Amino acid sequence: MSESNSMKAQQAGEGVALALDAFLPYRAARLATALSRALAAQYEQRYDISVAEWRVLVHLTQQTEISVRDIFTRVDMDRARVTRAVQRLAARGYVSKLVNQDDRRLVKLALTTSGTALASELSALAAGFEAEIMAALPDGSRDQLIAQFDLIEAAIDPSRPGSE
Amino acid sequence: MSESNSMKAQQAGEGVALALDAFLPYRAARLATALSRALAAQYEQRYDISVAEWRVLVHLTQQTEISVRDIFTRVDMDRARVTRAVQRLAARGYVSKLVNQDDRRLVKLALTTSGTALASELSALAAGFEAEIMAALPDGSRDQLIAQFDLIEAAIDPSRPGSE
DNA sequence: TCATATTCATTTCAAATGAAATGATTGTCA
DNA sequence: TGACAATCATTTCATTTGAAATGAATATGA
Repeated sequence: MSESNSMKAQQAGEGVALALDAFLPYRAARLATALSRALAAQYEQRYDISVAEWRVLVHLTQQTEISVRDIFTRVDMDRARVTRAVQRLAARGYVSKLVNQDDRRLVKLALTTSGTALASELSALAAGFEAEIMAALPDGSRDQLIAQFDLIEAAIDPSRPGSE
Repeated sequence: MSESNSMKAQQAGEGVALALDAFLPYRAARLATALSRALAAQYEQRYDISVAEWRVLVHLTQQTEISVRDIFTRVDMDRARVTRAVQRLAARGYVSKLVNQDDRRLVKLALTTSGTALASELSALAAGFEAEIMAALPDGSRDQLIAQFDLIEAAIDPSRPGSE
């Protein structure tokens, strides 16, 4: 910390220096991992559930009798990751996996009774976590943030506009 | 799509159903990967640079003569990932790696001439990308978003308040 | 001064990841 | 009808990841 680094720093500068701390893609990544880590810390050991499994569970809370594809297209995970999460959840009796008789390529997923119970606990935990975090921000911040996220995502990939 | 799934859906409901599309940790994760993917698509093949390498490069644009630790504490990557990114950058002549003589445990990183040039190109590319995305939002949205991210991060981890 | 603890960068190793291959099923169209 | 393409879930395999181990250097404190 006692070196003559002023020259080098200057040389690197050149007027381009991107301010990483104010660069949205970087900050979004940092925010996402911070949120994910903090939330996962609340359920990972307590319920032995991974982030991927958590997402599948919560998604099945909203729509059941659904295929692997239905999940990974909406939930931002690739096919393999969803398949694996479902396997672990099924092995532990939280999710049932049947063949869709209308189209036997598809799988028909649903929460079991214990899966429903677990998902309820996790949802409550998650809602509480979010509420606690957002208490530090002005009212309405969350909806405002989500609305801005929608706009940004639409600007990135115009082929995936709203939610449907 | 012709099954009697109304009952099951009802059973799963139970009033808890967390709205994933309005759940901040999930949306932050989705936004982050969308931004990261879209940006990476602009430089990954063209410059053969990974996300981790990109972060190290940009960070060195801001401060040079710096250690591995300086980077991973500020840039939200673990030690191993930074070490590997630096190795690849050094192997390709973008970054120089010397032993800090004041404390020989530390490494002293700096951009080389070609590294500075590359970082400049990448910074310009990144700034352009961000500007293009944010054009879809009202003026001042980016700074507002960053300010909110700061608040959320502070609420998550009070021991890591502002930038320093 | 010497023993012990701490800090750093790197490496090791097991687990997670995801692109592509696979096998099974359904759709298409001549 | 039958050949070929498309779609689905899963598996394979090479790469990436990160927690813990390692080895080197410095700090601490008796």
